[in-house]
Amino acid sequence: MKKLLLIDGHALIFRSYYAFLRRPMINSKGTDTSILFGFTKTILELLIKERPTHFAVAFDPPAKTFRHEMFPEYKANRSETPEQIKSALEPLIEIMDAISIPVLMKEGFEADDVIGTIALKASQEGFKVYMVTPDKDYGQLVSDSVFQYKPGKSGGDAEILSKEDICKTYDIDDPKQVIDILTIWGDSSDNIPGVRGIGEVSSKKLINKYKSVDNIYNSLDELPEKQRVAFIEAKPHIDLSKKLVTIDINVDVNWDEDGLKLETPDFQQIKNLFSNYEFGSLQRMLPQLETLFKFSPSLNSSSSLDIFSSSSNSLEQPKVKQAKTEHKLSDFNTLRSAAEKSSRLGIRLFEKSLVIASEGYVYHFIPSECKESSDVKELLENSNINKCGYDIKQIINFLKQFSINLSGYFADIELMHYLLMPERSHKIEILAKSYLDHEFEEDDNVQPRDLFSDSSKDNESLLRKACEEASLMIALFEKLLPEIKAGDLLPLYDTIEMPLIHVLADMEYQGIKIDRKMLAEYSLQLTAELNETEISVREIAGDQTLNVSSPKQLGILLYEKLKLVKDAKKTSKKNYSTDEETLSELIDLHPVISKILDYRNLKKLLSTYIDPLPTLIQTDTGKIHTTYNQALTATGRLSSVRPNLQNIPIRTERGREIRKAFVPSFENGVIMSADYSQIELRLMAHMSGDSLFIDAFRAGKDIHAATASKIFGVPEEQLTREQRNRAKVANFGIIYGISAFGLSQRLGIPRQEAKQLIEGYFASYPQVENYMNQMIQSAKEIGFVTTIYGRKRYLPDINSKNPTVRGLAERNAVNAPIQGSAADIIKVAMIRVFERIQQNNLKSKMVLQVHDELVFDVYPGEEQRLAKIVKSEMEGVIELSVPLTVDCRYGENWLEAH
DNA sequence: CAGGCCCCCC
DNA sequence: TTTAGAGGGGGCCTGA
Repeated sequence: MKKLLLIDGHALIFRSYYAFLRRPMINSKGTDTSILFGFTKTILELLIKERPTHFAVAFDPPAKTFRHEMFPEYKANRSETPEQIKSALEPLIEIMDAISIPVLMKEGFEADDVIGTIALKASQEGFKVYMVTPDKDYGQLVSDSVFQYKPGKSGGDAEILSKEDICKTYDIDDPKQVIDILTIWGDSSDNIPGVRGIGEVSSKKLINKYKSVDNIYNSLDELPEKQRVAFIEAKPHIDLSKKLVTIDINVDVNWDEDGLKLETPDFQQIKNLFSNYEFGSLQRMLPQLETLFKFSPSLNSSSSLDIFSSSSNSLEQPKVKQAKTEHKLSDFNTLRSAAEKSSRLGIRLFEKSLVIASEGYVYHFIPSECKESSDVKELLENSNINKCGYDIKQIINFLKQFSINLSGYFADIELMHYLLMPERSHKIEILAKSYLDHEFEEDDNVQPRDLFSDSSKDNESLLRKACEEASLMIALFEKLLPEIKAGDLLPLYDTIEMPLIHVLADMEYQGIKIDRKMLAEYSLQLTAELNETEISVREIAGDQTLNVSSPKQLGILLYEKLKLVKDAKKTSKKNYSTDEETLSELIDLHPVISKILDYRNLKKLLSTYIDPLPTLIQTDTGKIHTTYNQALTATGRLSSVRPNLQNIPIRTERGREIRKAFVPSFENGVIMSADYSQIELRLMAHMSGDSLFIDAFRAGKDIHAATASKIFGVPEEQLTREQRNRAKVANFGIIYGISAFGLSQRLGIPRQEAKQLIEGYFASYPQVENYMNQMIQSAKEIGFVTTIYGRKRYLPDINSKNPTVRGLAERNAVNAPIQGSAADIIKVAMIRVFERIQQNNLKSKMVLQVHDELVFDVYPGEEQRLAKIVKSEMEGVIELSVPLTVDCRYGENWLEAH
C-alpha cells in the first residue's frame, strides 16, 4: 500500500519551539539546537512509527510572499521574521536531505496550501494520506463546516483520528472523501474565536447543535438576543478567520510520485550531522531506522543496495577503524621513562584497572595481578609528575584500596571544563571533539544486550577506548589550561577545586555509619501504617484496584469520579494536578484527601529513604558511602548521589527520625554538625554593601525580625508572627531574585500586596535593589556573573526577547553570585578543616557536606578540640563586612547534633 | 527505559 | 499559538 506522510514543517517548528522552550539545548559550540532537535526527533519517530512509503515536508517560504500579507491584522500576530525562519530552515533542510525527504516550498503559498493540494492529488491516486498539522482544521479540506483557527495549547500527544471520527467531527457524509489526519496537538479549544461573550460552554453547545458557524449565521433568529448581537458584531472577524484557514487546494505543484518516494537515507551523512549537533539520543534511534530500511520491503527503494553492501561486507571497514585508533600497549619501563621525562601522565580508570599514558605510550595497570606494583605505586605517588585525568576522585579511591596514594598536581579535565562552562556537558567525547577535533570510533554499546555480540571483543574495544582517552588527557589539559588562565579561573582551580578532590575522596571513602536495626524497625512500623492508609484510601474511594501511587489514577478519582472541583488544575502534560499544594486546597472537600496525603508522605519516606538506605550499606564496615558530584551544578554547589545524603528529611517529625540512623562509627563517639548561620543572606548584605542590612548582622540581630521591623515600621518587640514570617519569606525571595508573582504565591497574598512588600523591602535596604540591578546590568554587558572567588556563571539568555526566558536569566544573575559564593566559602572551609584534622592527628573524620553544613564522625574525647578547629576555620574563611557565624552541636546521632 | 511528577533538602 | 511564573539539587513510579 502506498502511504504518504505530509508534514506542515512550520507547524512542527513551532511545536518544537514550545516543547523545548523551557530547557534549551545548548551544544558545546554554544548553539541552541532545541528546535532542530525536536523537529528531527519527531520526523524520525514518525518514520519509525508510521512507516510511510512516501514523505514530504513543506515550509512556508521565507520571503515576504505569505498569503497572509493580504491580511495585515493577522500578520501582526506573527512575530517571526523571514530571517529567523531562514536560519531555522537551513540545518533542517540539510537533515531532511540526508534522510531523503523532499522539502517543498512555493512562493506565495503557505505550507498548508502546498500539502493540501498534494494531499488531494495523492488521495485521488489511491494513496493513504496522513498529514501532520497544527490542528484538526484540515477537516475543511473536505468539508466547509469547520473553519476556526484556534490552535490548542503547546505540546500534546499525537492523536490519530479515524475516518469515522472525522466524519462525525466535521459533518462529512462520505467517508471515502476523508483524508486521514494525524494531529500533533491533542487539545483543541472549542471556542468560537472572535465572538465576544460566547464562552467555551456555549460555543460547544452551539457547534454541537448547528455543526458549523455558517449554519449559526443562517439561523441567527433562533438565538437569544445577546448571542445574536455577539455573532453579528463578530462577523468581520469570523470572515477573516475563514479566509485565513481556507486552504488553497489549487496550488500549481507538480504531482511527482517518484519524487516523494522515500529513498534509503544517507546514514553516514545523518550520523555526521547528528554528531555535529551532538544529538546523542537521536543517534541511538538510527539503528532502528536502519533496520526498517533493511527489512521492510515497502521501504526498500532501488538504491538500498548501499546499506546491504556496507553492513554485510563488514570485513573491511572495522579493520580500517581499528588501525586508526589502535594503541599498542607498552611495557612499564617505557611508560615510566616517558612520564618522568615529560613529568606528566594521563590516567583513565577502566573497570578494575588503570590505563596510564604518556607521550604516546600506554601502560595497562591491573593492580590485582601486577608484578611491578611497587614501581607503579612509586610513579603514581611521585608528586613531581602531574596527573591528567577525568574524575580523578574516583581514581584516588580506586587506588586507595591498593594502598596507592595518588599525588602531584591534578589536572582533572572534567573539573577544569566545569569551571569554564559549568552548564555544558563535560563528556570526554564532546571535549575531545570540540577541543581536539578528535572523534572516537562508533559506540559499540548501541546494542549492549545483543546475544550475538562477542563480549570479550566488546571488552577489548572498551579497553582500546580507555587507552585512547588516557592518551587524550594531556592534550586536553594543554587546551584547557590557557582557557582557564584567560578566564582568571586558575586560582579557583588551584586553591579550591583541586585540593577539594582529596577532601571529597576521603569523605566518600570514610562514609557514615548507619544503624541498620533502627531503620529496619522503623520500616516495619511505617510499612504497617502505609498499608492501613492504602486500605482506607481504597475503601473511601470505593475502588479496590486503585493505585494510590499513580497520579493519573488519583486525578481521575478526584476530578472525574468524585468531581471535587469543576476546573481542575492540570499539569504541563495536561494531566490532573495531584501535588501536595493542590490536594491541600481540597482537604475539606473529601475525607480521602488527607488519607492520600498521608499515604504519599509515608510512601516517600519508605521508598526514598528508609528502604533503599540499608541496601547501600557496605557489609564489612556498616557504612554508607555517597558519591559527590563536584562538576554538576550551575552555581558551584556539590551534589550527592547513591544515596543523596543532602536531602535527608528534617522538617517533619516522622521524617526527621531517619536522621537517628546516622550514628558515630567510634564506640562512645558522637556526631557533630557545624552549619553556617544565614550564610546566603549575609553574603547578600556584604555584596550589596547595604549599611542597614550589614548593621543588623553585626549587631547579631534576628535578621527576619530586623527586616520585618524595617519594612512594617514596627519596633521588633511589637512584631506579629505573621509580619516576621512575611519578612522571612521576602528575605529568601530576595536571594532567589524576587518576583511579585512568586512572592504572592508563596505567601498566599494578593499580587498587589506582594508588590508593596517588595517595595517596602527595597525602601528598607536600598542598596539591595541597587545591587540586584547592577548584577543584571553587568551580566547583560559581559554575559556572565561571578562569585567572590571568581567562579563564573554564563547567562546567554539575559538579553533574550522572551520575557520568561530573560526573567529566569535575571534571577540567575542575582542568585548565582550569592549561592555560588556560599558554595565557594564552604569548600574552602572543608579544605582547611581537613588539613587541620590531619595536622592535629585527630582521629575524627569529616563525613558529610550539606551545602552550609559539615558533619563529623567524632572520636571520643576530641569533641572540644574539633569543635574549636571547625568553628574557627569555617568562620575564618574570608573577612566580610558581616561576621560569618557557625553553630556547632553534637549528639549521639545526626538528629541530636542539630 | 525515560519522562512526568512529586517531594525531600539547602 | 504565547506557557508559567523563586534559586539550586535527586529519586520514584508509571506506562509504553
